[in-house]
Amino acid sequence: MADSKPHLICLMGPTASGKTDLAIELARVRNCELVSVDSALVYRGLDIGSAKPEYPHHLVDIRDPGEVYSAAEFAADAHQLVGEITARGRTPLFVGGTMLYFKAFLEGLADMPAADPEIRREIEAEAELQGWPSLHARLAEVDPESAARIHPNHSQRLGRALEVYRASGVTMTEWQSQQGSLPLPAARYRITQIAICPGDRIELHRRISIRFTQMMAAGLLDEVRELYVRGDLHPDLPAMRAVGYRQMWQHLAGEWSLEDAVARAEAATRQLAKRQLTWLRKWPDLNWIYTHEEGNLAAGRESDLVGNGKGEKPLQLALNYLDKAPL
RNA sequence: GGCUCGGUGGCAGAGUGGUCAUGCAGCGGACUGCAACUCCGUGUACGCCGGUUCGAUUCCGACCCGAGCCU
Repeated sequence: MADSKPHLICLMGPTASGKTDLAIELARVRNCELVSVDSALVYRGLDIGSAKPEYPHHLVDIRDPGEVYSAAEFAADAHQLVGEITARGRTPLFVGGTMLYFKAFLEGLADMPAADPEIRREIEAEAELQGWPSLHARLAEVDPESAARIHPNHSQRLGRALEVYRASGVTMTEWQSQQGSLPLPAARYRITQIAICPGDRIELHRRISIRFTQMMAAGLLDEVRELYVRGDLHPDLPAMRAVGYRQMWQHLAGEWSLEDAVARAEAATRQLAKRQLTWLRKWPDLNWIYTHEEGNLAAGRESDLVGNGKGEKPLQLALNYLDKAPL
């Protein structure tokens, strides 16, 4: 009975791990449609720095950089897409590194009020005057459980908890105790989750560095300059906070030399990868592909990747995981 | 050769006779509508040798190294 469910594949991994190439290979042999799980790929005009793939993916280029996308929108979009893709007789393959999006989709989200720019502005203005710890104290009065979970300095999560309460009169804790309205994918699909990552941190860092150098050579600075000169964008937008874009923006704004901006961008990428790995380490039901490179290191070609110490190609390892009995 | 200034953790950079700089990076972690975000945690560092002292990264002396100046 479990076997009669349509297959749904999730492919995760830190940035620069070779996810996209593996996903494309899998799509070709397994009749998949790719769904991007990436908070930067959604934005038009973020191409070089987001390593936007040539191969078609859903949920790519669906927003202007001046707009905001969110985990909740992703969960809803993803939900709709799986239905459409399986109806076409194809297999949805979710690939990306935005772990909150994966979580929102796979585990569901409570039906809390959406972000409210008005309330958000209010809260930020108050924080400006009184400091976040003072808002934390106020949250503790209405929603002590959330307050206990959230550090007084954690502006974003604190702001969100207050926003939810002000918008609905119901605490975040109460909302979270209720099941969301979208059915969980696990109820309808046979899910295989695969993670791909270099087995060695040094190698991951080297891949990151090589890739960023390639992005610069491909004209990342010009790409960011085009966004910079538009005039309607600003550095607090999610799109402009993306790794690489933020640092190049700051260079264009005269804050850093190009050399410093590049160094900081690479560091930010390493930090991103580290945070992604923190999610992955505790992620349930993951099938791991640990890669290492053979041959031409400088080229950083995915085709040279082999995995799990047995000299097998990531594609073969992934296919093994897809074909084995469900967990 | 002489004089001056300086040698602090991977880097930058304060400081002090006796629990602590700090920032960045790195590492670990958290994270239910901005998540490529945001936040938390994490280092017996004081060039070397000897002296003074109850105690020296801090004071004294020699030496080594670097920068500058002088003959």
